[in-house]
Amino acid sequence: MTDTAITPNDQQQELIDATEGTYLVDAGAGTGKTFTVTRRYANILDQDDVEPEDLLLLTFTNNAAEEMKDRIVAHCDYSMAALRDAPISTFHSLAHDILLRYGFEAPQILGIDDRITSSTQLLENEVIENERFREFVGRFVRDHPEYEDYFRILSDESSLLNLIKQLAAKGIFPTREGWFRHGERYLDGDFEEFKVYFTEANTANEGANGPTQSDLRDNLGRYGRNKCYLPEAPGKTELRGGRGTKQIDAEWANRAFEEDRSELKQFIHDLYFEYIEFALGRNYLNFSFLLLFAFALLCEDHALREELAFEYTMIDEFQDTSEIQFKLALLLAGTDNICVVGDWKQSIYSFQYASVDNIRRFEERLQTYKGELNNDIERVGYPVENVTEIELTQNYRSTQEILDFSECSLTLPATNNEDFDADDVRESIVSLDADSNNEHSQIKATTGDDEYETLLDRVQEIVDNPEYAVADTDADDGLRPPTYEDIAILTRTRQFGRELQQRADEYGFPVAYEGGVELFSTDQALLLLAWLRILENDADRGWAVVLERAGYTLDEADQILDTEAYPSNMVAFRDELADVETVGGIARRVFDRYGFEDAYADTLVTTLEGVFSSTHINRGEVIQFIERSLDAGSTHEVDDSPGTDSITVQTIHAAKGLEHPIVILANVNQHNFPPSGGGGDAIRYDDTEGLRQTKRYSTVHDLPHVYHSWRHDIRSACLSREYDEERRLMYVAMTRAKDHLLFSAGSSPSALFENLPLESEESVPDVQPADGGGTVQSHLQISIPNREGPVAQSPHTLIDDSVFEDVSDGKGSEFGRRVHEFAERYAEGETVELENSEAYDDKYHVKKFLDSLDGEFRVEEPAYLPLTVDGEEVSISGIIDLLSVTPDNVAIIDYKTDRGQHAKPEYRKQVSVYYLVLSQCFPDREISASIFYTEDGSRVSIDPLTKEELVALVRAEMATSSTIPAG
DNA sequence: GAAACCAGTTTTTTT
DNA sequence: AACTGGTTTC
Repeated sequence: MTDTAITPNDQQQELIDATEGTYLVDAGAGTGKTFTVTRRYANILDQDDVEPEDLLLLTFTNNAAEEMKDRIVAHCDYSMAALRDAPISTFHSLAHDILLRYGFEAPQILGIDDRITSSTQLLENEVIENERFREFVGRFVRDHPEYEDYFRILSDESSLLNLIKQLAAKGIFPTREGWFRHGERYLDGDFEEFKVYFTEANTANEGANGPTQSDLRDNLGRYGRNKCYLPEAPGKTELRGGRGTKQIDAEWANRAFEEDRSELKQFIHDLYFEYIEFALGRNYLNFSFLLLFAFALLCEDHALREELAFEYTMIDEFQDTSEIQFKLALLLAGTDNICVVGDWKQSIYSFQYASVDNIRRFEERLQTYKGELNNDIERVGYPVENVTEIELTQNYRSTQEILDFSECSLTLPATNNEDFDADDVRESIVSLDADSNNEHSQIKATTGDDEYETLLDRVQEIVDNPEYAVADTDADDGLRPPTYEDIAILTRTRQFGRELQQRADEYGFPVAYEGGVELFSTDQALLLLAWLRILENDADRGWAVVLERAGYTLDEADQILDTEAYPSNMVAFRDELADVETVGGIARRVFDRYGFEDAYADTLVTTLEGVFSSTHINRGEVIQFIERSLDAGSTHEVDDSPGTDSITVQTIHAAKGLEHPIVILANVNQHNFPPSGGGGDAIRYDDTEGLRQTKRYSTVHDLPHVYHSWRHDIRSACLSREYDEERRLMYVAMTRAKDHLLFSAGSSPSALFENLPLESEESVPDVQPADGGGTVQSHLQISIPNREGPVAQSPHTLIDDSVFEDVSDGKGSEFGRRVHEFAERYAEGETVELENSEAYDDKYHVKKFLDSLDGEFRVEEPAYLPLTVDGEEVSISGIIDLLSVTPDNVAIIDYKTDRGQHAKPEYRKQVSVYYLVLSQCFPDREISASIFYTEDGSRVSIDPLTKEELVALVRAEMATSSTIPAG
């Protein structure tokens, strides 16, 4: 959005002008929040006595901070250079800056003598931190045998690290002697609050014939099932009463809540405190500790707090802030000129410790936190009683139809038996008004047994369809038919999106998966891992992968592993790798060898170089890191935008802040949205319950055993799971849509889907392969990386398409695809139906031909050929239809469904590429290449071009193309 | 109809 | 660990 020419609306102007005082801004989706915030900033800055350093602007991401700066510079008298050091940053970078400038002694506040230094590292990688934490725990257990039993009840010690981070995010820290300020109070929980939940759950329900049992008694029907409690535990009947009882005795609220937790608290205290010491000893901090120390420092260093005190404080995306960030902001603010901007309806980061009550109960928390911070001396000197609320309700993104419909997501029951009060929520929703008067929105819901196909079918229906016209100011009537690019498919889970992408690829639909990618499960990473294992003498696991990749069959690979007679070119490569000193170097060489010149390979190299920056490399550590990352499914942003007209697939989380003309919210299925399962580990913290353990190790009855906590089982029966955030996720997804909004589910839709105020249609998909998928006939792509910056991929066909225009008449790509698909399935040994099938003659020829071959079949093998053309690294890739592999020979076969053979010179280029690739993979076998014409069943041998001849062709191609970036 | 029981499912990601 | 949906028992 460019904002130079835009005039603020009245609400925006009110906020821009309201520079003095405390403001809570409810800025709904698409209401021009960033625009207004930056204008307000510029407006404050334009006052005579205000300098950039008086004005604090906090954001959630570095990107947001950068964007803010850019837009501010465009609107005030300051240059980018002048604002370079202005406090426009994330909470974390601000905390980092403060610690580096003033905080070397901050650990002293907790009673730790170690210092933060300018060389203290910020440990960003979670996998590495988990590794360090594991190491720490090993040491901790040795030093504290008295806590041994706690580790017996945990399935995974890294859950303790998450607990530590959760406590830190609330401002609960240990000191050498105890807990920082009133942290310990939080650990005890809140019995009064618990009692409310207990009573609520224990109220008898209304039945048709009088009262029925309370939800609590119902939930406790499973009490003790498959559980083993300590002998002190009450029996099921004692707890629930006999048959016909409607409620359980109120006394159980006390008995379930009250237990001696002093040892548990001591354990967590020692673990937490010593981990902070360990981290400082190893000279690192994590993101949580950054905020922890900055907060502690500002609490206790009164002079510093007064020195920093900002005249104006603004916080963007306030719904994403954690409790400690709120408290930190109160200490940073020097006056009550505080402005928080956000939208509680879009708070979807609770798993990252965001607390939605920061914004929903802003005034209440403001006063509570001020009271806490001022309980011994005055730290917050300004009044917090006068908060003005401003609402931005003018929406510049969606139609009114979509805006109105979106609100229903916040009031949908998320499971079939959830009872939540939708009226409460409904009251607090600030409705949005569409800026446009368009009323063209389609809002529909579809189910289908194969949801992937249903979705593709939908996409096919939408593209170019005037019924799904999207707004376009350049079009005559303001609308134009949609293209792939206009469509975004949003999903709750990453897995669904990835599988959808695969299915879409099979049908030739252009799809771009955006957002984090599981980098370490890519082919690139697995091959790198294999070579590292080979270097580390973990030979079998490494060689197996490498040999398979090179095309050896399982039997051949086994043979090679047994005899250790590895192919000589591979051994030579291994020896070459052994001398490389850095991970980055090894990775680059491996990727070069396989012709990986893509964004994944680049990101892998950068990630590994970032993590293992030290010059001398410990390959074992790298292997372990890759294995753990693979295990943890850790994701990385990969800049792999194909830049072509393609459908966007992303998670709802990744879509936050973005907009799309047409949004399809997919995978609204049971177990997926909302996701079921996954309540934390055996030691956990919760605001109501405080610090608890759900299990206990004991040796009563002389039998060592992990017992379940009967108290926990009663408590969890009172506290039902919250689904508010799932509803908000749905809201976020829906408000991304500008023109049309569709929902999709599979065979078992979730309650969120079923409760939508829409009639859903059942779809019987009939998906046709899309054109331009490039899976038929000519498959070659040349990609040319740009030397500057990330790899720019420009697909070009090496084959002159005009040759085919007058050849494939009447038959077309659909015909070719059918025959190719038949050939693939038959070669893979599937049973295929030939009688009465379309393209009978061609299929018959293929079948007969395949029957005549005696090698082992490999179908649809990808081939990559790296070339150097005039110093430029270029790779040509394609898919080989069929390889027939015998111990001595490899035959390349490419099916062609053309009528006539006059395109043969063009095909020669294609199979030559395959020939050269396979010559490298199978140096010891004879390679032959041929084209199989399915029309008449003839096999034509091809005399391949040499590498030099291919290079010349590519050079010519590059010269005639204007879109290839200049080297 | 209410209650009890059984079997099959199963996450999000930035600093 | 929690939720769905189907079946059995009283």
